[in-house]
Amino acid sequence: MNSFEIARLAGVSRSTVTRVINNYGNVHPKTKSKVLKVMEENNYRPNATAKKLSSKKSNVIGLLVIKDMDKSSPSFLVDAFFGPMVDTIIHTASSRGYRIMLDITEENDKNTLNLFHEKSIDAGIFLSWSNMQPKIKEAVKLGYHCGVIDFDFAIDRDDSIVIMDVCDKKSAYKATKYLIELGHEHIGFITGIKSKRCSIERLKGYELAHLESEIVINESNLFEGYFNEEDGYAAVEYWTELGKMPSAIFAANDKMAIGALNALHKKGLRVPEDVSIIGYDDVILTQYTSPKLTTMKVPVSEMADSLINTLIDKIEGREDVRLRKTFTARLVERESTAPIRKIEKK
Amino acid sequence: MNSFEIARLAGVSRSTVTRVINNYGNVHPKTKSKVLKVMEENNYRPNATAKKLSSKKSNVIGLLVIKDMDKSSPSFLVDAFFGPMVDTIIHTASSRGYRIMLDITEENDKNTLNLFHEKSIDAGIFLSWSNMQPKIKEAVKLGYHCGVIDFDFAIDRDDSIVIMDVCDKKSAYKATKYLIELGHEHIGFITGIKSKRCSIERLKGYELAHLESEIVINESNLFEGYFNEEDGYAAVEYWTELGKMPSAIFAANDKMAIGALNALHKKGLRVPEDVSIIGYDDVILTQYTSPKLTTMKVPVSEMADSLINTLIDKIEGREDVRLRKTFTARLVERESTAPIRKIEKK
DNA sequence: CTGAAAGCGCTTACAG
DNA sequence: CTGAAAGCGCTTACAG
Repeated sequence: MNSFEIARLAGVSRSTVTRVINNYGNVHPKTKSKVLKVMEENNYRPNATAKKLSSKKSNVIGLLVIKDMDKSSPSFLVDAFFGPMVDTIIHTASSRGYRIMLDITEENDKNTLNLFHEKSIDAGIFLSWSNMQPKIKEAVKLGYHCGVIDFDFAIDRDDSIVIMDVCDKKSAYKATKYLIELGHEHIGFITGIKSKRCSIERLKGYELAHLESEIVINESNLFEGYFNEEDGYAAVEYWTELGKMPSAIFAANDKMAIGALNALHKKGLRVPEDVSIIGYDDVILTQYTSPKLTTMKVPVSEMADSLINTLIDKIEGREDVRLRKTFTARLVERESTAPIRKIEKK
Repeated sequence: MNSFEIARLAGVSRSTVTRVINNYGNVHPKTKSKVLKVMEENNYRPNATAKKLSSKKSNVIGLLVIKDMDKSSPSFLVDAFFGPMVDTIIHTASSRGYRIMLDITEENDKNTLNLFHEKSIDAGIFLSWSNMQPKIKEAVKLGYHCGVIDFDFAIDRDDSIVIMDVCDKKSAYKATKYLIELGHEHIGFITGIKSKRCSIERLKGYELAHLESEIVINESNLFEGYFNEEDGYAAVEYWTELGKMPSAIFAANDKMAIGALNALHKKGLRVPEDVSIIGYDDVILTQYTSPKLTTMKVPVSEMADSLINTLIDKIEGREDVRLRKTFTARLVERESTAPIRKIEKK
């Protein structure tokens, strides 16, 4: 059963059937209802592939996931960001009549842009922890709109690229400021990998909050981490040996905060009575530690929602869209932070 | 740039270009290399949509996720099963040259089979906690192969349906047997929702292990749960009030085991010294509780891998494929279980 | 408001 | 081993 058959049965031309299918409007009501009836009776559904070929529009958006070579974990979806992000993207896309086609490739894989070359999609979203700028530019050159969550690379502005990013500096500033307002002046900071822009920005935010409150940062308050649980553990051991345990610790991500929490427990220090801890990300686990971890929540779902919506606006030719939006992490106050103890002040 | 252009530039017919593209073999080596060269020079890539339309084969498999109406959570990917499952499916499909098209609908949504009706996919995999049997049958009637992970519904055998399931009875039997071998005779069981087949099966496994070891089950050892953390907590309170705390607890899922663990901590009972606990599922969280939770791991990735591979075999016309495979959960021994204390035996 | 014709970019028999 | 023709099932101008 195809549009030709429907046309024949309804006594009209294929053009008219097309008009009815796509609700073009310029069809006589009687003709329209007749065609509709015939389609209904024959349980007819237009062939999406044929439609795509002739109309040059697929209503499919590619989700290009680039596997991280570093991580042995095969499971990108279990990632604190990718899972909720993909989830939101699919939901929102679906509500706007778009389907998602998933493609997984590795960094520097020459097949990354296959979906574009084959013309299987209308636009693409890149999900990756590595720098996708070159690939994105290539896709844009091919004539496509692209979307990306820019966690770390300061991607160039371009009229075809929709970008959502997080202001790490401001977010880290908020976290540090919060601790300072609780009365802490001796705040340990477990940094992220130093080569990453996000780590540098977070450090800047930490510094800014101190500067603003005119608190001098002791060099020994800084401990370089690599985003792993062990690093948080090591930081606490470092401060213990040094005999300079901070009254509050800010970790550049939740995993390290959890590591620090465990180390503190082991040393017999209570959280938050003896030491406050704040993390960054708002991983699910933070709700299951004891005490529950106070952290900075990165609004991944909002970012993903905004990304896909803006991208679709762009595809559909809307002109008044903001191509770039910057988000700030939000403080989620749980149980691991408290005002500095008065006894200490005495 | 299309196949016609390539044909012209290479001085051959479009048929020959098609033969080269698809590696049909019956092409003169010289002709082939010439065509290949022209394609290369022009950075030509066949249009996937056109190919699909003429060949009736898309190399796209639909992943039909059916949202659970019960759960308020928008995030199906964060689910302990769906995340790793989708992940594995995409990876394996990709390695075999298939793409995944994602579609999310709700239960009883009349659009669930759209991807089939539109002929956008070659086959479909259903991911759902509700009974998809009717929808699957409909898709089969439309001429498609389908795949499904059957956690609970005992889906009928059919030559077009690939089914992977878990033997809950055997898995629960293994868990219970393990506790019995540790010397426990007074084993509490927190059941799942009683209307679910998987809950009934798990109860049967629990009973079977007792029967085999000739241990009589005290009726008060059973506590009806609904798969939530609170239920595990309530179970422990129930046994406390009754004054009949089991020496070991088997919870029908990890969430309830965690609830029980928390309740035990609150009551001042030590795990595993006073009470052993074993869960079911192997959720990530089980590795972060203290003590770490012993549990029964459902091999989701293996199941998903087997599912997609078998489905593709079927699509490609292989005849010697096993359409149904049954898996058993595997014991993951961590820290929450121990032999019964000798003092208690005195 | 409606229709006839051409086209989207491939593949599939068929013939040689 | 190769080519000419027809076809997949739609949509897009164009003409009326």
